[in-house]
Amino acid sequence: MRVNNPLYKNIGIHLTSTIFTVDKGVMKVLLIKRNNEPYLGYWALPGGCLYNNELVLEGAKRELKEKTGISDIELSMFKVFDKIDRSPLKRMICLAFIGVLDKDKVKLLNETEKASIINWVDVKKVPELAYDGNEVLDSAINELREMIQSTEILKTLFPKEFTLPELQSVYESILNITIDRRNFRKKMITSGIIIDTNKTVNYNGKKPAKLYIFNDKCKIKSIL
Amino acid sequence: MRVNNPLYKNIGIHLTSTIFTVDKGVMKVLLIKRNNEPYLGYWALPGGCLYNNELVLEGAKRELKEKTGISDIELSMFKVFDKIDRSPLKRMICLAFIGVLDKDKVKLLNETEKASIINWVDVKKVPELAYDGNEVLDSAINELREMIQSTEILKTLFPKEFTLPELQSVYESILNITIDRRNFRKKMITSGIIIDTNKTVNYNGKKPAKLYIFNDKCKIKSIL
DNA sequence: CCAAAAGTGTTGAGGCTACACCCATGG
DNA sequence: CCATGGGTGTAGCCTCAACACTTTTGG
Repeated sequence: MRVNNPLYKNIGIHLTSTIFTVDKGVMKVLLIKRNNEPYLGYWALPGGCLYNNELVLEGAKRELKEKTGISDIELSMFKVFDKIDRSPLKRMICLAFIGVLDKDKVKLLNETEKASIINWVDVKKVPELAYDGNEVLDSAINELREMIQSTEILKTLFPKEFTLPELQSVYESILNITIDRRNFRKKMITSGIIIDTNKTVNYNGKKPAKLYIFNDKCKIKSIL
Repeated sequence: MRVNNPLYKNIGIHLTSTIFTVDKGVMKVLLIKRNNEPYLGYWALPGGCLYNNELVLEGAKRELKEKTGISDIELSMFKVFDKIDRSPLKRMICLAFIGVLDKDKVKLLNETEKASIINWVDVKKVPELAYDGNEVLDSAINELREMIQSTEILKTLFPKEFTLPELQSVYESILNITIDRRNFRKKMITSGIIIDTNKTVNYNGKKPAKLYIFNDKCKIKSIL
């Protein structure tokens, strides 16, 4: 960040995004490798500074797009990080956002001014991050676990058709639990949030699985 | 706020507190009447600007104390308000905090530089507030309803002994519902979050009520 | 025909709601 | 002695968790 950029004048607000996806049942987070000081060479959560003339949500989306190429994503703010010395340059207050997406539906940038490499990293294998990134990530994972109760983020991960085993594996990987197949199916169907499409798909060469879609008319508070 | 105060340099962060109490079963919020422009004469939520050298939580507590005299209160941030023009003076981003207290245990200031009158106001009778105060308050009431699920704020409202009818009336006024007396009692006792002190008290000249205290070893997620 | 994943129903336990009567007190 | 609010128990319902076998497919 160039401190003298007039758009940054009088602001020390940083916007950080933790973007999750589920890749073959494994929860992953989007990281970029820094090629600038400070923290040159460290992995970092994507983010940047708010402009005077934009809303924080707009700023978070703009930075995410500039740094990673991702657009059309729903972000929600979940926490503020305000340690006095969290950034070595000046007092910065960090607003942390969370988002989820289907990794097969986005195209990531190859090179940007700030980041040389962009990658999905297994949340259980995340290295030491730039700034207070690990602390932000830990909070985001907790937030994700709470968000999944509302089923809204599931609609994002599965914008179209999906099978119940797929859906179950997302629950299991986010919540780090195992769920009985029969009870899971029962809860999903009786709650009314999914609709049988009467189609099937064969992902793995075994018995085909039924395809479902989410029922948009139905917002459930707590499934599990 | 004096814009040239060096402590405010490069910051446009405003801290607003919504402080709730329950007064005879009625949920009330703490408001102050402004005696400065802008919004001279309007009721407002207490708050002020963050200093460069303090954490946001510290700043919120400092402002609350300066404006109302309240100290020793637990505040938690619940939302950010960032409309570009929400303050007429400059771009201000508002971090909104929520807190609860026992109104009989605090002494409010009579006069301050900023506020001529401080008062507890029935949340159902709140007038038009300064800035985007009404929007902040509405969000805070929703937040309060979610917070009460954790029972932690109840420990704040009842730091010492309390009767079950008192506790029930707080639930009923915050959630705006009525609860069966027997079932409420059963849930509270079997959940283990309250402890019978074997003392009684007579608040209303009728049958004396048993006194309970909260069990600090017990944190419950959802009671009702 | 066999391995691997998907689909299906029942039962028992515990928690929730609904509901009516007795008790202690002050006036 | 009566009006008022506080305290107590039970029965039915529903939800949830536990659990095993059959079906479909590709190789």
